[in-house]
Amino acid sequence: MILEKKFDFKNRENKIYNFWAKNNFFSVDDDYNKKKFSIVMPPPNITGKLHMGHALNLTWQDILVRFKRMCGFNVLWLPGTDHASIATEIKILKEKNISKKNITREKFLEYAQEWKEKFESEIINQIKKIGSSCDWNELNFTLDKNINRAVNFVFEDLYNKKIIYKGEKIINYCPNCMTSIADAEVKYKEDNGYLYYLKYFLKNSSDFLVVATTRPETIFGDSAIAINPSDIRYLSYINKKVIVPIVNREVKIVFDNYVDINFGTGVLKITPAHDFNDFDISQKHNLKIINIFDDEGNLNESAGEFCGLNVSLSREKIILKLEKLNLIIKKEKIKHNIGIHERCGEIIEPMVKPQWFLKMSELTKPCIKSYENHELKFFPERFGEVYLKWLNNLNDWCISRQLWWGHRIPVYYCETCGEILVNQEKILSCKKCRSKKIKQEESILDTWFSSALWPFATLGWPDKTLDYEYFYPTDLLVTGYDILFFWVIKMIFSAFEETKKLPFKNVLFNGIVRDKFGRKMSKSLDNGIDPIEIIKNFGADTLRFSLSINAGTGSDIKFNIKDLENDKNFCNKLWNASKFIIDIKKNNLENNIRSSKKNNVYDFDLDISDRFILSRANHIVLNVTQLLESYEIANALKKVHDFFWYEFCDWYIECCKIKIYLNKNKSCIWILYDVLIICLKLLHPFLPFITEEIFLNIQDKEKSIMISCWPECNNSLLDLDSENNFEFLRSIIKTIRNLRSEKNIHPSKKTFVHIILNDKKKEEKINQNKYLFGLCGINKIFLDMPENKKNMVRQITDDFDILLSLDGLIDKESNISILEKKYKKILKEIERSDKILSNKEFVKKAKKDLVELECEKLRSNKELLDKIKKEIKLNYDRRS
RNA sequence: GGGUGCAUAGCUCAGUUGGGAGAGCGUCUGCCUUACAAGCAGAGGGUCGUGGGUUCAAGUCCUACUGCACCCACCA
Repeated sequence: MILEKKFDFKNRENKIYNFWAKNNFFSVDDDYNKKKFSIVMPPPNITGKLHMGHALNLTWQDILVRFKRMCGFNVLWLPGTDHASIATEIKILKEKNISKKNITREKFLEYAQEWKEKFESEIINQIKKIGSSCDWNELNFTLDKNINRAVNFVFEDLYNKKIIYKGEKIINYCPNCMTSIADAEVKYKEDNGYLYYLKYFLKNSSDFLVVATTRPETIFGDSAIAINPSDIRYLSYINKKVIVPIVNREVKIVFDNYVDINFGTGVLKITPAHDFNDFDISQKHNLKIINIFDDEGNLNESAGEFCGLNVSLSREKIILKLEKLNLIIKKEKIKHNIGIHERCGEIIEPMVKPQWFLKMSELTKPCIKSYENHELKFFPERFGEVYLKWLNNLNDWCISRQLWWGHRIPVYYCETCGEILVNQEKILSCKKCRSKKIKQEESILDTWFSSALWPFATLGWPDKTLDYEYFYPTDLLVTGYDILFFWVIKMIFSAFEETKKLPFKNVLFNGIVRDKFGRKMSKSLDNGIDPIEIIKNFGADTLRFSLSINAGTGSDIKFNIKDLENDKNFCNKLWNASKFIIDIKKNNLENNIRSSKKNNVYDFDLDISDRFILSRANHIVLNVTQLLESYEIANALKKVHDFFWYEFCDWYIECCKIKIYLNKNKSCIWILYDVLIICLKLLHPFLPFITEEIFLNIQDKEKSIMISCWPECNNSLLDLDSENNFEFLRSIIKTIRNLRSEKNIHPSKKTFVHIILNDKKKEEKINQNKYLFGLCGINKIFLDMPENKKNMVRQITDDFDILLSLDGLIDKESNISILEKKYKKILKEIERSDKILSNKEFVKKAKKDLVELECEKLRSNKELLDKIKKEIKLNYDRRS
């Protein structure tokens, strides 16, 4: 077979993917006695398309999954998508241009289902384009029946354990979306507002306290004013009461350290229902909670004449009225932060509303313990600190949302007797009074409640299925560090509580893909890069290469499209080298049948380059395997990349060409072939498509590279001596090339060289060496010092002395400059050694072999310097 | 306000237990040498953010500072 001139990734990638899928290479093996490797995919939201972060995350997972599969594990990589309740709801409403007021829940859910079908399949296609080798038979969606079953099971269980409770606490509320929202969905924006100084008269007195507030419209909710107990200005107000303006309600003055003496007047109005800190203070001082807003964020009847007005309108009118009543002392401009709902842009309103909560205090204990005793590991480790910090600062989690697209809370209310029934199965009649007037809770669960069960709910839990028993707990989670709190922690405590096990042993964090300036990709900056576009233009392999070689664990990537041009080159190099090897094998080995390799041992004579490359290749196998096992993706790829390009292509292939073109020994073709196969396999996890295409074209024993065996290190081929010998040869070649380049000798011009070795034993290695002839334009080698050094350039090193003839090649310029450069370098090294060795402390305290080494260096460098000095002098003499 | 990370060549980043500063890209020079000009060969380029400390020895450990990024809390 031969390879096309170029790899046609546009056509081939899809076909190769389909070939894998058709042959079920992605699926788990039926043999559940094998060692397993399981990993669940962080489910992308069905809100749109995949972004670069997904591409990075999927690439990393796929690399490790393909690696493990080739290592012989029974691999489960379980794919899925997330319903993303609020995000999807908003998108659907926007797309259909409808409001939830004008549509029934059922109709809306129909739309949502349509949306899901459409976007899920789009996202799945994108996941495939990246090359993800996940098991599509195991596809899950966070709203699937089996997940719903697990969700209801957990809800009932946690309710019975009193971990889930219904309560009235302050929560973030979006008046536009009319639902409680997660704290994380509140983004803060700087706002130019005013600080109003209002008079609060003391009861039955003309004395008043001045309260500074940015929100005068919330006075209807005031249930106290607060002062710092150490604020000496207000000591006389203990046990006094004040009258809330306009409302004319009598409220207490409470003393609390929370109040900042230096802000405003040091007097704070307390509105427990609409401010988190005020709520806390109200709990401590047992204050009344007065809700003053309706569900749409307008003032309710507690605001009297202002009832029905929205925040900004009511603020205007109340200020007018306060001014009229002479209750405003002054107003100041102030910059402060206001909370915005990140998904719809509305100003959020903290509210006290009945919601469902999950009590955190007990759940976190095993999470902390499992980290502290190293059962749970983070890569990189530092995220453990972040993890612990989160766990130690958790508030109870508000899990209910007033939305439609999600798991409806399995709580039923008897409309006859008021009984609250919590049951995983649907309830048709009241257990207490048998009434059939049963109404299910309207709220749904926070999206993360179902995602928290992902690693086990997807495996059939709460049933003890075969899959669950075999694949759970999973081995690894690969995810972005930005969802450590939202997702990772929630999975861990849910898993501990429900399955009594850690859901995964290791967590590998990928970073964020940023633009070339280091900015986050976002719609507002319009700097997003679509991974699918990149794949169209460069191929999935190039994208994967770029995302792997660039990315350290847990650190962000600056992604520059310009770099892709370079990354593409590696695929090209791989392709061309393979093409060359295939061609040369076909043209030079008639029967193409191997008779020469038995039991992994070559029975033909190996020369210095053969031994070198075989040893190096086996070292690389060791290194790369070890690096992948510790999830060092970038370093692993770099290792193969460097070996392939700078050792195999630059040196070994070049050596082989010489042998083959000279019609000498052609058995090296088998080594070319073997090392190529090793490289292809080592590269396959990173570049699955191109390696498969090549693999299928160069051999017919195995059906696919993705199910072939990971290379093993053949210890009998490890050979440090040969590596060193070849290195020695290389340094001679490089020195000669350097001299030629400095002297501008055209590559086609041959010349002769004198090489004088310090170690005469090595002479046989270089004498008449074909590689020296072939790789640096030499036509004759002498091993002695020439009698006439005229018209020669010279380089002197530790190991050898090289004189290159310039006869008839260039003008007769001397080589003083080359030697002087070297002289300076050696001088610097001598100075360094001198300095260290003249330090008595060093000689006394440093390790002995280190001192000896330094002495030896100094000695040989001095010798070298001497030689160079003489040579320079000679050159000058000759010139004058 | 609390926390984490980063600072090394013009750019992007490696640098494992402290023991002679690395790569790729870009730049410069020479080459279309029968796999690859998306290539080959060669060269130049760094007071390792600043100041202190530990040590015989610091890019590496400690400390203070500066700058940048991010996370959390929050501004009545």
